[in-house]
Amino acid sequence: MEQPAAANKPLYLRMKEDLLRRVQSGEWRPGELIPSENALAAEYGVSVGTARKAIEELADERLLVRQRGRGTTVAMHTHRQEVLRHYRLMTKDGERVNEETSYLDVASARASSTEAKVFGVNRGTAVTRVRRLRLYAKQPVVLEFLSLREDVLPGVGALIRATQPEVLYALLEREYHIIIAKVSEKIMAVKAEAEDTEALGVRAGEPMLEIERVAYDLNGRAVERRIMRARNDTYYLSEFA
Amino acid sequence: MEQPAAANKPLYLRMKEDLLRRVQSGEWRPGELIPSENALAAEYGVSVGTARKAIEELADERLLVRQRGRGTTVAMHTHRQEVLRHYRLMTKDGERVNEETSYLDVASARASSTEAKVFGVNRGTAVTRVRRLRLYAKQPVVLEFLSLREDVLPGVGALIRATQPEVLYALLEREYHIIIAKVSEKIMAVKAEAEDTEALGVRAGEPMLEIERVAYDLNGRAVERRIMRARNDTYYLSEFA
DNA sequence: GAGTGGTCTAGACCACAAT
DNA sequence: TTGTGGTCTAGACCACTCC
Repeated sequence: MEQPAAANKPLYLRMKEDLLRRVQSGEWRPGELIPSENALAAEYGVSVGTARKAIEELADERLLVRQRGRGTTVAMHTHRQEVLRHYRLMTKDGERVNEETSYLDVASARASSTEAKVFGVNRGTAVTRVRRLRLYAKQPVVLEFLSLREDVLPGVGALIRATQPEVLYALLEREYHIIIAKVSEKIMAVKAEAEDTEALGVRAGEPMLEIERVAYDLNGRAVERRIMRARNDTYYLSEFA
Repeated sequence: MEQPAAANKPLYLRMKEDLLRRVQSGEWRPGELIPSENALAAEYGVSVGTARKAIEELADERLLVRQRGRGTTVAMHTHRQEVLRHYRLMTKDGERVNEETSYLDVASARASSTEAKVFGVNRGTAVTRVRRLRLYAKQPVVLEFLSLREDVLPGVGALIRATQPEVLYALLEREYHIIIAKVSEKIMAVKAEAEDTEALGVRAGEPMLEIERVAYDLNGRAVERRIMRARNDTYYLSEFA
C-alpha cells in the first residue's frame, strides 16, 4: 500500500548508501577495518545475506576490500593496482610511465574560466597549480599541469611542496579524507610548443598526446584537473569488455 | 552431493564456466532466452541461490541480460549501449562520432608480419582488409583500416561488401556466432599523411589521433585488428572508477 | 581457538511481463 | 493467472588469518 515516505528502495541499497556515507564522513578511513558482516547485519537489523550484498557491491566498486579470515577494509589508493589502473600512459616497450616524478613548481592562483567551469565554482576562486615531470629511464616523458581546488583542499600547495608525493591521490586520502572515485580523461593530438621542447626535448610542431583529466571524489565533486602532455613515443592504453 | 574429483572450484564457478561454454558453442544465441534460474538449478543439481550467482556474474560481465518477469537472454551487440561503449571518439561538442559509415574498399590479402603477430598466426595467412570512413554531420572524420582473420571468418569480405554494416560486431554475431568480449586500444599522436589529406581533408603534417584496436572473442582469440585515424578536432573519451 | 569472509542450501514473498 | 527474476531470511559448513 502507500509507503509513508522513507525510500521504497531495497534494504541492501539503503544499507549500501549508509555504508558509503560512513566512509565519506571519515568514520572509517582508508586502510581501516570496518565491522564484520555479522556486526553490521545486527546493527542494521537485517540478515547476514542482505548485509553481505550491500558490502559486496561496494567491494565490486573497489571502495572496500574483503579478505577472508581478516575482515573488510576501506580501499587505499596507494595499493599498487589502484595506481596502475589510473596511469595508462605506456612507453613503446609496453612499460607504464610511472617511475619517477620531478616537481617543477607549485603556486597559488585564481581559477581561470576553464577551471571554474570544470570545478563548478566562480571564476577567481583560489586554486593551486603544479607543474611536474614524469620520468622513465631517467628521461622526462610527460609534462603535467595540475590544478587543485583550495576551497576543498586548503593548504595543499604547501603539502605538495613539502612532500613531493609520487601518488597525489594517496596524499588527498591521508590528509583530507578525500577518496577519488571517478576519473574522466579526454585524449587529443596536439602540436608540441616551446614549453614542451624545453621540458621534454621534443621538436616544436611534432605531434604529442594531450590528456585532460578531471578527478571526482565520492560525492561526484570535481576536485582536481590535470593536463598531461606526453612525448609521442608513448601511447595511451585503454582496455575494456 | 559429493563430487568425485573434478575441479575443486566452487560449484557456482564451474556452472558459470559451463554456461559460458554453452553460449560460445552457439547453443544459446544472442537475443535468445536461456532457461530460467529454477530450470538451470535443477539441471545442474544445485540450489537456486547458487545458480543465481553463476548467472549474475555473467550478467555483470554483460554477456547475459536479466529481465524480471521475462527471463534471461544472451546479450546482443546491437543494443545501443553496447555500441556506444565501444565507440569512444567524440567531436569537440561531445557527440559520439557514430553517425554514418562509408565503405571505400574491401580486399583479400596475406597477413603482414604485424597482423600475423597480433592474430597469432603465420605470416601470409589470409586476411580481409577493409578501408572505410566514419562521418559526422556529413563530413568525414575518421579513416579506418580493418583487418579480419579469414581462417576464423570465411567469406567475411563478401558479406561486408554486400551489407556494408554499420556495426561490424553485430554482423560477426549474426553470421559467425562470434561474440566480441574484449577490446584493447592503443592511442597515439601521429602526423597526417597523404592518405589522410585525401580522405579527411586534413593538412599534411598536422597532428592526428591514431588508435590501434584489437578485438577478442569469448575465447580470448584475436579476431579483428583496426587502425583508426581521426581528425584532431575529435578526442578520445576514457572514463573509469 | 575465535572470528572472519566464502560457499551453499531451502525456503518465503514481491514486482513485473506475458498471455 | 503463470512464471520470471529481485529481495530477504536463517541457517550450515568451510578456508583462512590472527593470536
